[in-house]
Amino acid sequence: MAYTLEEIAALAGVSRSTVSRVINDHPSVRAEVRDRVWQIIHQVGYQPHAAARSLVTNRTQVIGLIIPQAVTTIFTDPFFPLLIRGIADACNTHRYHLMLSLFSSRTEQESLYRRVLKGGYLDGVIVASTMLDDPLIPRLLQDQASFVSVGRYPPDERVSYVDADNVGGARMAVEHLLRLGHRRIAIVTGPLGMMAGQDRLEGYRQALESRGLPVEEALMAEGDFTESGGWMAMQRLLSQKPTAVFVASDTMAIGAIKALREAGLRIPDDVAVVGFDDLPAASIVEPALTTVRQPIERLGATAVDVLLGLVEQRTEGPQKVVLPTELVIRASCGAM
Amino acid sequence: MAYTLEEIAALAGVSRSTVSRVINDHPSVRAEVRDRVWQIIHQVGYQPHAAARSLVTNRTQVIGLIIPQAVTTIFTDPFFPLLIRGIADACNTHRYHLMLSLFSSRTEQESLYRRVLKGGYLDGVIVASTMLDDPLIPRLLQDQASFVSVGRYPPDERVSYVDADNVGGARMAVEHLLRLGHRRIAIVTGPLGMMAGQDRLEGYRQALESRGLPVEEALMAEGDFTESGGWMAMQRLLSQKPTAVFVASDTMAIGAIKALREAGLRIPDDVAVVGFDDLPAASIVEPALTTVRQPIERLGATAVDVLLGLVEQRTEGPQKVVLPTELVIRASCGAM
DNA sequence: AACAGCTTTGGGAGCGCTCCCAAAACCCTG
DNA sequence: CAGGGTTTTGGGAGCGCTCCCAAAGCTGTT
Repeated sequence: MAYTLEEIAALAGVSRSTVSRVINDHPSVRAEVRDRVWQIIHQVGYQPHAAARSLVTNRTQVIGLIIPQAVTTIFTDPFFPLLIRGIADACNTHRYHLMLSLFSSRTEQESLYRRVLKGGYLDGVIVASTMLDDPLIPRLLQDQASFVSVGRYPPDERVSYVDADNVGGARMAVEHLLRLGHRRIAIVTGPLGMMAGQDRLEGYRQALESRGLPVEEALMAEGDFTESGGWMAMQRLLSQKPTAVFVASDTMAIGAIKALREAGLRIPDDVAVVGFDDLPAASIVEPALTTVRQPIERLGATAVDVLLGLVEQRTEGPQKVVLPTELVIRASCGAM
Repeated sequence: MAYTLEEIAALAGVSRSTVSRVINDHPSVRAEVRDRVWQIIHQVGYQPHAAARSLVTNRTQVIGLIIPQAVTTIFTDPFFPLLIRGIADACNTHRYHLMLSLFSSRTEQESLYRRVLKGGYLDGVIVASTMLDDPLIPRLLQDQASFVSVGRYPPDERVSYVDADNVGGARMAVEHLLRLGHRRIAIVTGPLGMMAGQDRLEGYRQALESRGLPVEEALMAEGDFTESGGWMAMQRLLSQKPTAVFVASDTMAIGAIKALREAGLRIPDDVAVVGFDDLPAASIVEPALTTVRQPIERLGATAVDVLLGLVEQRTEGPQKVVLPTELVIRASCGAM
């Protein structure tokens, strides 16, 4: 059985309260006493009981990462491991713990939500890439939970979020293709039910419009952020004979490249390709992928920072952070 | 502020104890009372306070997934997302929660270990793919924690584990190459500090030895389960002119294929390649990868089952589960 | 109507901690 | 060295729950 405060106190010849003060770094403890208590704590490997502490402080030092239903299907996208790593590292440095909830069905989502959120397990929540129609965010708002969305959420003003500059990144990508002389630029979008999908499409639009070029429906195909989704979307675009294609994620870009190759087209000679994400795979693939880098790990770390600011009431109100994206030029666009 | 038991009791016109009994499904409550209490619970959305409950039951309904230091570097390998998904799903069905700890440095590991394990946050722990010399497992043993290793751990009898049949799988893979007539079969191993690395090498050995073939050091190169590691290892093997190579993970196989291609070799015509894992990418890659399928998600789910058996004292002693692997024949071995 | 033997209910104690208040110990200053 | 102020310490109360024991409410029998 583990030690309790009272036992440590007895060993140190002081009271429970004094030991508590030592642990919580309360200043009014004589240095000599403090040292003696710490020594005993280390000696016996005492660690305060988290639940007992939570019960009175109403804080758990645990934050949740919720990845809803739809997304678990694309969980194999390296985006998530990187995001999780960013989040986990930040948690470690802030001495918080991370609870991971993957919702794989809507019913499950409901029961899990209740148990986790209402059970008082968490001090705050990070939600990753929800669909715009997911009931999760409205629910969190209603319950007045501390939370941050990874990915912006225009439907409601009050939502704090951290996001990459998807619009700007996409615009850079397409402007780059325009600069290279392309005029028939197709796009494989992400799921348009996700903000990142919409935003990257918006960037594409802006780039074309700023040059006074038409935005043709026929040059747009919706993907789902998976490789096979990219393949299928590209398949549909083939008949339009684009000279370049902007694919809204690297994973999809790899699928798109496959579709192009199968159609006997060379990259970048026949069709230039630009991706989005700058996943590790992007630089390894053949030809190396020109892509838009978004700082995925930093996105996660920033989400933690913002969340803890809210949780610990160091900051207030909706916090909205947009991290810059950056064009990484490699071989697939034909500029090298 | 959330409701408490006492408040629900007042609303239902019964005592705290009765509500507690209702929630915990204790039989001795009149049906009529039970229904009335449940109705109120649902109506107000009451959820018992997890910390308060833990404090008295000494159970948290939370299990930890610990992925130690070395491994975080290869966290982008789709193996982990799949494992995590299997674990998370199983947690959901068992109404447990999952706490994720990524240890990124040894110092961090120490402090985290103390806070998480000793703090009483967890009912049990799953450790994923530790290095054989990682101090984590000995430590868990010493602390008498309930835990399961994903990956077997021969150094200590007492460790419960869940693993895929790495030896058998690797042997099948190499036997397949032998059956196709290859005699100069190289191997790109995983890190030999990991059991999976050693076991897959052992399977390779067994296959060769059962045919009375020599096992040549020169045909072996150690990789690290990353793509670039596979590339480098293959690079080193090139001079040996193998006619086939067994690569101990699909991710490395992709790197190895790249190295072979860069050397002007065709796959499978000049060199046959067999991987291990059957990641989603294996079937998408060109040529599609012959590989050994291991049921990654099931590995995770089984780990949860075993762990909860131990935690809830339904089973005893070290549990050792080995799940079968299966050869998936595609194009890269030249058999199709 | 009284009682035994059951089912059902209520309330006290306590899990290990923090927080608060009051008591004890110490430190000046005159 | 008394007295006031400050620092340091101890112990009670209480967080929201479960568990236990005893009391209350039933049932059926004599």
